[in-house]
Amino acid sequence: MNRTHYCGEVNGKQNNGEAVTLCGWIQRRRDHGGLIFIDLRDRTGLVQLVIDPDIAGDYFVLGEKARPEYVIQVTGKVSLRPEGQENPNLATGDIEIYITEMEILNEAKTPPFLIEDNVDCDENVRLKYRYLDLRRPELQKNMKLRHDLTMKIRNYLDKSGFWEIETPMLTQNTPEGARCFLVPSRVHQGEFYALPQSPQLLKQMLMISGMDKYFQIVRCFRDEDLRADRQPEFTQLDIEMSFVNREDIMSLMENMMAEIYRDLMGVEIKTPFLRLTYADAMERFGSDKPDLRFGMELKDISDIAKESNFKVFAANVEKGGVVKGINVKGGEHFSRRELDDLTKYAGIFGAKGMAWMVVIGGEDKVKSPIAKFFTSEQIDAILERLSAEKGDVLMFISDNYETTCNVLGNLRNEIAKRENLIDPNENNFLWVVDFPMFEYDDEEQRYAAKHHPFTSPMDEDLDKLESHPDEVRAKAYDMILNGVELGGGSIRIHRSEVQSKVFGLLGLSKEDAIENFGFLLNALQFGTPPHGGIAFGIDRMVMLMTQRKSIRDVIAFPKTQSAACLTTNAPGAVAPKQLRELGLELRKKDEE
RNA sequence: GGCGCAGUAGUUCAGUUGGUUAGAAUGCCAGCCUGUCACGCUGGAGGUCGUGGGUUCGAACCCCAUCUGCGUCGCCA
Repeated sequence: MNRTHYCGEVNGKQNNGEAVTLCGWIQRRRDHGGLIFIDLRDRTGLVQLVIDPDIAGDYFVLGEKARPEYVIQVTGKVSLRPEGQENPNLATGDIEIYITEMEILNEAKTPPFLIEDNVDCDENVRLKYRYLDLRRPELQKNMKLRHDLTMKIRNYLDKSGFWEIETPMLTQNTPEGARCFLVPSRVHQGEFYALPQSPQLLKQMLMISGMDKYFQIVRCFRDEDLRADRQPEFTQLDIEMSFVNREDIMSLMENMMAEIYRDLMGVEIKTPFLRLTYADAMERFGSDKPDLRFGMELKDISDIAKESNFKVFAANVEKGGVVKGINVKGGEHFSRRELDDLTKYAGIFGAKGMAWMVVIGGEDKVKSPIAKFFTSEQIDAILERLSAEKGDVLMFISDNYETTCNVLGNLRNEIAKRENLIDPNENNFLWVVDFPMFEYDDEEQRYAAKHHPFTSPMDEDLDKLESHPDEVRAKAYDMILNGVELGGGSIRIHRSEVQSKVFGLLGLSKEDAIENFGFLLNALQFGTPPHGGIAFGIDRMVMLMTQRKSIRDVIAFPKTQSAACLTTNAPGAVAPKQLRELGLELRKKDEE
């Protein structure tokens, strides 16, 4: 092969008159009988080839044989196009290449869909033929950006003194957290490795080893249900540092993001990012990953509602619940049907109902099914609390604190989407900090770690660890971009006795703690430096940078919602011999 | 596990109240065509209506089950 140029890089200014050799795929062939045009494609773009029988000679018949997606190599002369024949839609549209030699390197079956951007094609088909889908310029561009991003990250962390260290994929299963993928051991029959959900404990042990600053761009696995932004295997930027506090890590990371966005997106990002406590984020935005590209903050009207004659509200506040509302500016255009629809939407997140008021001004002030339960003074107070003006619509949810915030947080996002309140080109970064250490798991009837059980409690809350675990805050932080959690981390527990205590609070008996995490508790006793870290979802990051709605668009070979790979047909059955070697036997379906 | 949407030609879709031989566009194949760039013109081939069952004289259409994909809640330390 003696390719001299890529298709998209041939250039009228530099290459005019030059003989070039190009390789690529045929995008399209336009056969005029006596003259054939071919658009040749490689990962850099398209260029037009001209096959003129007077110049191409015997190669003309190859042009007649050529079909879309055939792989060809051509040699020809770069020429400026005749006056008026330039194609402004093509980067190389000012030139074309007169073929003097041509070879069909490989023929191709007709592809099931057209290889070009914005093809409307069932995702089933696209995933089955993923290698063809990946030929589309858009997906190639996404892969390139992903490459640029990881190169940038490696470069930034290298110059900041980090070492990239690999941790094992075949590792120990631990309880807590997501479901693991298990790998049966042949040598140790009846025992299993687990694929890592994250290298958390291993990177902490690297700190004990004195590696000081570690990072890894690493595949992680979680056997949980999928979403548009969730895959069972995903790539994480994993970071851990010794002798640092929260602020050290956060500033290093926001500088990294600023550099990434400046160099890859041409966007200046202001640092430091806004820091919002978890409590404030929930109170004001109803979410621990608030989208701050628009307002519509949640307002508490429990005190007013409590005095009203609206029993649903008053009774709820009486038994410890709250009433909160949002103001949809100029929302009076919502029809009754749309309001019903939003009520239904609120129901998805557990709301038992949604009350609303349309602000109409005048004597009645508001139009609302619940207006009659409020005095004129109470209505005034509500309007003032929510800064309401004529034309606004107020929506209220009443439930326990968590549900109320969560429902309104989701409503807030949904309405912003419907009302077009979001500038898609804005990049709004922030940190959410001071997460609660624990959350109560109703199903398991015990506390569970909100972040993970290795997160350090805040020093000032240490004495509440046993008396009021629900009030203990953690040295944890999440980086949020446009309402999406990009990454999260924490300062870790570096003292064995604190770690034991936390395990105890999580309902782990001493024996269980030793059985599952004994290696960590042991290691913590051999001189563990204070340390902390963070992990970012690389896939999500690329998804946001490319403004895609699905993480699948930035992963070369993604899985479907049922965790299958349509390209390779994984997962698949295995031969009985393989099972025997592993000491495994499959239960028959009807024995379940 | 729950809720919702979709499945008809290679692809994207239409298909009326259940009624003749299931259509269109595009792609594909063949012929013609020397300035196209979504080339054009003429002709042609192409269907397990996701699958299984049921209702009916008759089902792409109605009913039940099931599979696949997508979105979402739960779940995701």
